[in-house]
Amino acid sequence: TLLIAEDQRLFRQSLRLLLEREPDLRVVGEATDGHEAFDLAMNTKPEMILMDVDMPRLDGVTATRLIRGCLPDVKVLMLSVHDDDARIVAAVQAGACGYILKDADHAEFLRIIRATYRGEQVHSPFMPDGFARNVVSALQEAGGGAPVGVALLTEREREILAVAASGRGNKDIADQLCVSLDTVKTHLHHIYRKLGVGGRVEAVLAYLNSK
Amino acid sequence: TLLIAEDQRLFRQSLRLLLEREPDLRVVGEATDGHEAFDLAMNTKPEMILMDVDMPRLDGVTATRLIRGCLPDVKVLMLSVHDDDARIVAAVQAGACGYILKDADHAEFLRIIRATYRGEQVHSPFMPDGFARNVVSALQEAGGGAPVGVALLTEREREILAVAASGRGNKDIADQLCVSLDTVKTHLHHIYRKLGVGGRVEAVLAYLNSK
DNA sequence: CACTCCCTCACCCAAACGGTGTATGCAAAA
DNA sequence: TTTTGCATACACCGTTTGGGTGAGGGAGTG
Repeated sequence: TLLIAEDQRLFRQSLRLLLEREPDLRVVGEATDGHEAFDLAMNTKPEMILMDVDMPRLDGVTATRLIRGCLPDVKVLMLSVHDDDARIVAAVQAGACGYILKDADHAEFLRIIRATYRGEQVHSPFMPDGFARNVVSALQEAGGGAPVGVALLTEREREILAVAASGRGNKDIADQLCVSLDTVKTHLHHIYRKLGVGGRVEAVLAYLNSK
Repeated sequence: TLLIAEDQRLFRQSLRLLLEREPDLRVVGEATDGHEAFDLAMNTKPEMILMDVDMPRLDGVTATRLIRGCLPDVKVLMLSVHDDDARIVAAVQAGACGYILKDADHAEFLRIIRATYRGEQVHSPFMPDGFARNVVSALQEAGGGAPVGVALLTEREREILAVAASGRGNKDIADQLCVSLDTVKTHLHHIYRKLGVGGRVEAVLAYLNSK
């Protein structure tokens, strides 16, 4: 039994259609925001919830946290168009079992739902690069600590970020680590994505915050 | 009686010539680095020391701190080409009585030396804008705390920096504080100068450090 | 072997940033 | 009153970052 929490009506309804074509799946409710999702979850006690991260009134991550607090056995699969790892991290910390990008293939989508139901830990293969491959495992081994994000970075990326956090510019970083300027930019590019931040200062802030 | 501590030979010697033309001034020694300055100060016990901030082995600020620790009555005037306030702050905290930029006029230079000797608290008028006008006073009223620099900023500048320190870009800052983008840039420019930092990240670091 | 991850580098383009100069209005201090 | 400091704003210019894309090589793994 499934509960769908998604604010975009068209997407929500087509999702329901897709799921109801499958004999082994049954949609027991639709919510349009986090509060509704919480209420419906309490009433219908579904086995699994498909939860959008971006919803009005109450976002999916927070709703997941609330729901999991009351119904520890419910499996939550996050849905999002975003591919930044910070959201994934937050979702997993909030108790989500998996994460699916909205542009996933139908078949893949159903596969993940069933795999998650069986208790397998899966993720959407539509992640950029190799992001989020180890996110879930990395996260739960890191415990539920607040320091989100930086743990996802590779050695090299942390190195880059550390130098950046000392105030140096890209050119300085490149010189100090003996790589090209472009390489530094690429690493920083990855760092921003992984941390889900908008720029250098935010990344530095996240880094300092996690130390 | 004066002691000169300055690593550039030419400048040091011409300085001595300039000083010795004045009947009321007497140069009792020349040091080329901080260590030498300390040793010479101990031996000659001058009434005043002209101390360059940039010197090999031991910088002028540190040397000043050491010397003032042993000879509390000696007056130290810092010499520097730099016009960033952070250095001035550090110098004053280390016990300097004043600060003169190296491109000061001869007459002004002598005037400051004599005024400092009389115990007046003066500063080089060759400061950029109005910087460092209140530095000395602001500093000693702020005590000898480590949090250097941010205390020099105006209300508005601290406001700007605070927003910048949250990771926002200049455009965001402008919107939030309801001023133009250029104004934000101007403020940031002043902030960098006052803090003696090279850029945004460093400024944010200094800000966070002072909180 | 095929696949993934990581590091590396490159090129392009747009946006943001940093530095400098200039100017106005205002309030406080000399 | 003249000067000084502050906040504001605008312009010009060059440099730096950011974002996107592609691509190659080495290490590890199923």
